Amino acid sequence: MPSRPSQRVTIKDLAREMGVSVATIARAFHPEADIAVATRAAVLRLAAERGYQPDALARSMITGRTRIVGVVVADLENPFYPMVLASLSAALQPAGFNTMLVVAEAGGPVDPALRLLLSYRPEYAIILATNLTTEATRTCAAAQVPLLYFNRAPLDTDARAVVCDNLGGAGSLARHMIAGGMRHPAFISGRADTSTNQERHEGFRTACEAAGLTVREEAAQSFTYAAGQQAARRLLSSGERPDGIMGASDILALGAVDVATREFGLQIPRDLMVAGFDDIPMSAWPAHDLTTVQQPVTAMVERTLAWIRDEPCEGGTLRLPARLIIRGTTRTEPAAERTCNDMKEERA
Amino acid sequence: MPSRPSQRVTIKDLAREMGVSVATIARAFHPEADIAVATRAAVLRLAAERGYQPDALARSMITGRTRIVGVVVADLENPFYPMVLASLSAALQPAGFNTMLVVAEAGGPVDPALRLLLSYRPEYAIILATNLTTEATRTCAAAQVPLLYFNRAPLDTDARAVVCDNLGGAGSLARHMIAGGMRHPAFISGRADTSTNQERHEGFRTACEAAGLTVREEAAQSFTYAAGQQAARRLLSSGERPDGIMGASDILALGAVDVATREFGLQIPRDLMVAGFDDIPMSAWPAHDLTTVQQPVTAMVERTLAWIRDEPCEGGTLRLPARLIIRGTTRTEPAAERTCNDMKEERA
DNA sequence: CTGAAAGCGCTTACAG
DNA sequence: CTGAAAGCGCTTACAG
Repeated sequence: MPSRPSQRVTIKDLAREMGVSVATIARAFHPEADIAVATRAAVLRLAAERGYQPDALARSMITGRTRIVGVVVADLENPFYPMVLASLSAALQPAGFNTMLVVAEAGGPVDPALRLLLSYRPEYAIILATNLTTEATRTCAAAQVPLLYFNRAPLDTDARAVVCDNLGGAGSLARHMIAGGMRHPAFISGRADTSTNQERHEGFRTACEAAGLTVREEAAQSFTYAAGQQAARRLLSSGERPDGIMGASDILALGAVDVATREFGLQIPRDLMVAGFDDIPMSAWPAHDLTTVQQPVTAMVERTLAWIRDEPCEGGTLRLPARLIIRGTTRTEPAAERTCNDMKEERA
Repeated sequence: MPSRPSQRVTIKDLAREMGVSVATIARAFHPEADIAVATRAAVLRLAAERGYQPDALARSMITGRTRIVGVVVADLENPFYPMVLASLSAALQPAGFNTMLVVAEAGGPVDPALRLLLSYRPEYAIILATNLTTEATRTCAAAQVPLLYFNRAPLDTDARAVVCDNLGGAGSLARHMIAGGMRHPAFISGRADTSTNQERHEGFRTACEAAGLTVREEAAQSFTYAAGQQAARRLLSSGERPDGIMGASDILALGAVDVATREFGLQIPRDLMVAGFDDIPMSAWPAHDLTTVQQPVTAMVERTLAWIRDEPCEGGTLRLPARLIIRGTTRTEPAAERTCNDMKEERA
């Protein structure tokens, strides 16, 4: 066994050791290259032995293909994003792409991070985030990196985006809650400058107004559990209490449920219905059992990969259907018609 | 306004346009380089105008510094990891590093992903994960990339690692539960091949045995909510029920609480105490209010950055203290001495 | 099937 | 303070 070299082994080292040109070594690593079967085998054998692996950076410089997909994520605190990140990254890898991740502060400036990211020449950029100005679109355009917004409908119509039908989803949720007897709807907003918030709010409000109901809005300011709690506190301690609350996202709704039951002693869904949007894993936990609108994450990730594969497709926003998931925090029929023994027994 | 070039602008383009050498352009971007103040200003102005930015790949090839930190994460489903990832990435960025993320399947092979990652020549690799063989250590050593295990004590003692005091943390948790009256302890294991699981189990068991108690172990097989539920089902439907359960992680404990209260009608902490480890955000939610052992994530991330800064420090495992967080799922004193009105009122 | 050579976009001694 | 030149580790026409 030879002594381990102190420097990383390069293509030259291998060429020298085998007495062939560097071109031959390079060819062994390209399936489509013209090279003798035996030569390739010998090269690969020695490469494995020496721990040689072509340098992706050097390769990228020539081919112009870095196989890097840059992902900007702004809010890892909201469990929806880790979920998407895991799914996205898992789909990217078999397609031969690596994920370069930049974490931006929620609501903070994304551009410095984006620029740093772009200096690595990602082949594509995906923005997995909340509020972003059109600055990002321009920055990527200048760097000639195709950009996709995920879960955000950008203001610029020529940008590409994959989102779910927030409007329709929130609308069907509203109708479900109205059928359950909601008379005084309220909506807890997260960040007001996000398209998800705006669309969900509008979908909810439009459906409520169609039924003659006025929606009260309470601004939570951020998509966090604590913000949902605070918004619910304000909502429930005011004069006329809502009897149905939609959170702009699950994490807000979960905070609201908590305050309603624990601090205001309300029975859910009897005294108050609560629902969210996203369908994060916690919403399905029996302890929460939150009615929500499910984002079709798998389909959204699939579309993202399709976009990467057939880049030439034109811009625009792709909107996938969302699905209403009815769980225990909303009623199917008005509470007045129910009897008391609907209450869950806590004892075995 | 000049027409936008169809190709990305390079150092040559700028040099040609300004009538200077490429070296001059390059110098403008290096604070320590010898260059006239006026020249630098002019270069930077034109660069901004043309959207020029030095190519990080080309730069990396020469300097040998890619400013990339490769992170392998194996279990984004467990909320502990997104939390760490956000914290780590946020700390890395101001230090001038970008995060290259590889998501490996929990329990799956990590080596192919790691190799791909290494081809980008990260300056450091961080493994944020559960079960990894010493293969990763060898792979990184061959590529000459310093590797750090985060939240995992590697088998090879010469590898570097930052972990928390799982043993001590689990021990103090056990003593707290014993003081609360636990007589029949049980431990829900996640993946048995992880150091976190092994150390927490051992810490819990040792402390229990010191008090003359035998710990029953139930294998959940994975660190997920569903696995925690299933383990609790087996644990509680057997002949002699435990009166205290520690989950190897919060996510397991949360699943166990759920089954205990909802399916077995147990009152927590009166009939059964449950606790976890990690202190993920959900554990602090009032709906869960889970007693747990907090990992010092901030301190762990700080130590990781210190390691990156002063690389020459030798290997070994750095073990940071963990903190017991007592919440509502455990008792401070035995249940027998309590009265019935300790039960929480659910009405206002 | 293989090699010599140019070149990707930069950085960095070395002169001047 | 600036430029010419070598070179980082590869890939890829172009010959042969």
